[in-house]
Amino acid sequence: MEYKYRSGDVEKILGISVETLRFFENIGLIKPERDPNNNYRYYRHIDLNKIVAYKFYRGFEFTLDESLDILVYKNEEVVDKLNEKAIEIKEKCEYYQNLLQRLLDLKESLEEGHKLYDFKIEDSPELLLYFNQTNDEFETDDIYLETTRKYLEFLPFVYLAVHIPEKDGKLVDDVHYGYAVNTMYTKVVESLKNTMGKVYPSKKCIHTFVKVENNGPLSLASLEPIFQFMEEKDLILDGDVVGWILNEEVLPDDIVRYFELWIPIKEKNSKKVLTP
Amino acid sequence: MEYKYRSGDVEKILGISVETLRFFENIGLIKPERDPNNNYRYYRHIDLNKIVAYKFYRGFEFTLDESLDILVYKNEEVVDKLNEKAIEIKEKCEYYQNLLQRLLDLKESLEEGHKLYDFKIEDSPELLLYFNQTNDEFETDDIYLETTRKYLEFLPFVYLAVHIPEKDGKLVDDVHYGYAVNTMYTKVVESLKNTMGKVYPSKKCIHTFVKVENNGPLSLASLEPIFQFMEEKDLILDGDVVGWILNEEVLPDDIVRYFELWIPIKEKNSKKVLTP
DNA sequence: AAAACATTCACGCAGCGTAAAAGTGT
DNA sequence: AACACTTTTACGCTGCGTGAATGTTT
Repeated sequence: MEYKYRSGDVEKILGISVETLRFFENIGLIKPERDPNNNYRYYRHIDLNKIVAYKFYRGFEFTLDESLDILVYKNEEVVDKLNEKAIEIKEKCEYYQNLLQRLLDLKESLEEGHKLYDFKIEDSPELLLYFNQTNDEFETDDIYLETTRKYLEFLPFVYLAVHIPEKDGKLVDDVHYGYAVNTMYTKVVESLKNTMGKVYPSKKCIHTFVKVENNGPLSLASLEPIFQFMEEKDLILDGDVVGWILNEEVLPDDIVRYFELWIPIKEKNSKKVLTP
Repeated sequence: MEYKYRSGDVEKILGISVETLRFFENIGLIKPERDPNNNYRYYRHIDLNKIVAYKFYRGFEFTLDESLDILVYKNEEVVDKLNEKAIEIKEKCEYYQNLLQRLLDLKESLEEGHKLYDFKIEDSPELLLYFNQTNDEFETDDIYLETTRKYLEFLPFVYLAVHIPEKDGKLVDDVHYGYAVNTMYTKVVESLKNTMGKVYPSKKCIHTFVKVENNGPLSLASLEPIFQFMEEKDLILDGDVVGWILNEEVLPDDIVRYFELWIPIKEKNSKKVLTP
């Protein structure tokens, strides 16, 4: 005689709750007999092993339905399914590695951000940039709408970027907002290549952090200390300023914004821009 | 005058559906003004950017609530949250790498399984083994129940294992079932170390695949070709047979099971077991 | 008057978990 | 009679998406 288990037994043996057992019955994974007297369920050895087999495939992140299917597949079909899943998991691995890098990158910026107006001369990262806001107003042409959506798909790999154009060696008081991606995230950049965005090559820059208080916008006034530094060091502006918002602190009576900025520069006396 | 956007505008600009906008309002992310005449919502520039910021943090797989919190956190608090999340993501990376390995491992076995009764002499993997079923009946002592549950936590890293004990150079007709983990999955093994399971060291084995038809159990009869091979090659049994079920094919009129088996052997004439 | 908006409410998804109410066994 | 066990139904979770019914603007 084969030993029969009741729901409570199975719960104890496999750690599967009786409600989940009912659920598994509904989806057709198991079909326990019923005791005609009291309608109690009787599970058999093979039912328990079927549950374990189901959970085995679920463990590879197959869906419920896929897992049920696989339980009755032939060997070759199972191999096909595993091949598909291997590709998925590989992609997930890569994705999370990139995400980790992105996260650590952001973290570093936020930590560096403590040192406000601490000016470092560094090469800026190579960026893909796209702007869809000028003076707090969104562009609404179809081409912008479409592009914006494409960029937003790739959050958090895109930054909320700012852009201040340069003209005749001075910054224009017109701040653009939009999105930026470091081109190191090649997969993201690949997908965004054929959009309106443009690649901003790495440049010799002042790298700094700026804090804007009183819920104000980023303005040229906030950059005054940077201009002073440039004056002292005989540096002049050599292109558009780019950067991104790092964080907004919402305080009881104020909103404070932190920006990370890259200000391209060259030496005052250099007649030509030297390629580094 | 600040430009105001209606729900449809926001939907177009950000690709966020109006229903989702309502949802974001419910959870307190945004609080658009209402037009007193018709109750229409008016969203502002900052609302749109808040949504983007929210999605930015969601992109790191922070929960809804966490993301909302982070939006008003101070820099240092955000850094703390990012540190926590970095650990999580690192673990996920490792997990998926292991999962991929496990999956490819299983796939290889299934593919090899085509070659039934193709005998290879190989060193078996080092395994952590635990058995909770003898003759189709589960052990029900508390210690077994607890251990079983611990092992099942680690599906699909554990196999559904079989075990046939050896006695006086012959196999006992008593098949045990339970679970096995390759010790290469160190994290899993670490967690299972202090259980009833035992480490089975790598041994010189016949590595083969066995097909059992007619919905039958794995029995010594199914192993007959293996015994013949051993006879021919002057090999004798050198320990318990271990293995696992690879797949069950459910056919219209039959159930076919595939097993992967490791049969430890030594040469007939060797008086002593030589350490390899 | 038709089309294109806007509003609200209600229900859906996966994969179970949790709680409640009522019957059965010992 | 107490208590453990079983049964069922129904609703919860995340993070929105989908659809219907109704009202407003152009």
